[in-house]
Amino acid sequence: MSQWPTGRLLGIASRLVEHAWFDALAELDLTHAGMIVLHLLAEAPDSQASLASRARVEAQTISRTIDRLEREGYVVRHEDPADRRRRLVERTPRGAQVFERTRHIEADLFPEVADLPALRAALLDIIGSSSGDRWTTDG
Amino acid sequence: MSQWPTGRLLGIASRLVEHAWFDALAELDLTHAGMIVLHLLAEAPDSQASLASRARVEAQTISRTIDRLEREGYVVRHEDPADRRRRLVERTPRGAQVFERTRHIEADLFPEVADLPALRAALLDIIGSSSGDRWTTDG
DNA sequence: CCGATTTAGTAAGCCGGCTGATCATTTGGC
DNA sequence: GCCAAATGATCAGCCGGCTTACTAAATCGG
Repeated sequence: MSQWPTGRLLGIASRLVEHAWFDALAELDLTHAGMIVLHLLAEAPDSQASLASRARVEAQTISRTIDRLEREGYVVRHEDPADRRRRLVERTPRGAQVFERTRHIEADLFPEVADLPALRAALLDIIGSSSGDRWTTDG
Repeated sequence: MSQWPTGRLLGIASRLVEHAWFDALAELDLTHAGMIVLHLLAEAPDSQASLASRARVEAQTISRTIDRLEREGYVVRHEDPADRRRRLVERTPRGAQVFERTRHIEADLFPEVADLPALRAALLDIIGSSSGDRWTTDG
């Protein structure tokens, strides 16, 4: 496997890491995608299009993720009076509370690697050079 | 985003990279998952359970991937006379041919990173330490 | 002002992960 | 030899990516 293409290793590593969190998040009635959205809403409410862009995901994907967060009572959608196309998404107190309880998960359950800064730098390289066109607004 | 947890960067980078291949693979009526299976079958036919283990994926996932490869005529399943529970999967000539045409894709379309060896080493670290219990057979 | 274009959100449908359950077959203990 | 346990494959159903296609609302050009 050490001969495999880098992209393939990337995909496998990503799945394995996410899998390691699954149980801990499920106890909070939360998924990884939901946690990301709760994080993005920490500072202020935001529109779905902006959330999608910031999470590097298509709008349709965010839509369903927010459906589930809303079902669990972790966020609410309300219309933006200034632009009636928009629906502003906001964390509920329960959402803020459950997010606080996830803070340790990603950091504590991430496996040890020899050179973490180099890994992060490489990932940011990849994200930077692959985001062109699609999420030019940046985040 | 440079402050985000490493696992989240890993997931985003993985999706962006895979997305970059999508069009090229679609022209060959192939997906990333299918390409991996065709690769694993390069040396010899194999059972589905073994393929799943080698790809670090559950057996149910491989089952559907092979369904699609079979539908495209890239592999065939036939029963193992030695163990009638097993179904040996084998590449067809067309499957071998299309796989050859994918050889360049992963390498050519992978973005440039500052320290590729460090990235690969870190990914292998993660895969090694996260595979415990689930795919102990190794590969 | 009004029609064309853009933007925000959603629906439908596909693929690829996953869990839990089921069925057939093989293996192993007694 | 036989019954229990393990194994190989699949089905059903969920979640989260994606594309394509649609509606409603805002914006822009003439």
